[in-house]
Amino acid sequence: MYTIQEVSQKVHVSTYSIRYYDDHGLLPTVKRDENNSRVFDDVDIEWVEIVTCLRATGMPLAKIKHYIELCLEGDQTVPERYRIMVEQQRETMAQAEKIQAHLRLINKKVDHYANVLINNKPDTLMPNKHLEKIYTQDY
Amino acid sequence: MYTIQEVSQKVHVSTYSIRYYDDHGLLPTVKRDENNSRVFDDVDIEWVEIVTCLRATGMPLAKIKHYIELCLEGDQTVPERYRIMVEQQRETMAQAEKIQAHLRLINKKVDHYANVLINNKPDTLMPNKHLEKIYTQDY
DNA sequence: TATCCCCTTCGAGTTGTTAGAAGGCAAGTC
DNA sequence: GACTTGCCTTCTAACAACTCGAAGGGGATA
Repeated sequence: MYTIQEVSQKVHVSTYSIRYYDDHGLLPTVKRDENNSRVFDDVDIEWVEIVTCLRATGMPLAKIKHYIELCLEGDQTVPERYRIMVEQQRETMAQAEKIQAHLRLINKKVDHYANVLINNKPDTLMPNKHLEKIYTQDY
Repeated sequence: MYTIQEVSQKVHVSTYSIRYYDDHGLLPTVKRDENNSRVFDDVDIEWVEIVTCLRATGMPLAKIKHYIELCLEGDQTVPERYRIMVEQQRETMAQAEKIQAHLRLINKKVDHYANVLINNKPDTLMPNKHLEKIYTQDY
């Protein structure tokens, strides 16, 4: 049994967000004690982790809610749940690739600035090197 | 020379966002034609790409704006620009790792549902298997 | 009893994006 | 010339997902 604060520290999600998720029906099994305070058990923490995982990989809350409702409905919704997760898997892999592409550009910038700082020899690492007339200053 | 729409298709950013960036000083070299329409060249497109890259890796617009202003100020700001980019590099690598962790959970769910669908034998792939009394249905 | 501390709800603010309305300008067509 | 089409503009509003602060309550401890 955990308080909202303990859950917050455990899963690295703010208490604000956890309350927001609960208020919007994304944590279907959270209980209350005699003072109306939220009481979480390990299953609730797993729900928070699932919501966090899906949110962090770009699923909107409305769709997460739909998925959770399917989970509560029973085995006959497994085919749709499977489709949702496969789609999320595909999109998450695409995201990972995009991040890698962004990281390559950032790496270039870091290398460029490092060069400027070390040898004080600004080399244009910008992609369109033929536009050098325009690149009068390093970015 | 490109219209806002052409830029939008080229860099896969909505015209709404491009206007928003321009209105907030994140595209410092966009020009206007005689009808007050925005005119973009290749340098402007690179600015859009930089903004997109930094946004997609989690940098808030205010910080991106600060970075762009540093770029416009000249060589003496290279040390700070370097620091900013190194920090962004570190955070982006952390993001990539988080995505991979999320992807592992999603993969588990996909495998689980696939198993249920193929052999109709629901195996609990949930982490806390000892809580099986609580897991009366597969998630 | 007073002071903490954590909890609650409610309403408002923030960020970044998306959308729609209302209108200007230019090119083409009847 | 009038009309339509199409792209552009600005402005305002809506939206998602938080984030925060105010106002208040319950319980433990000094």
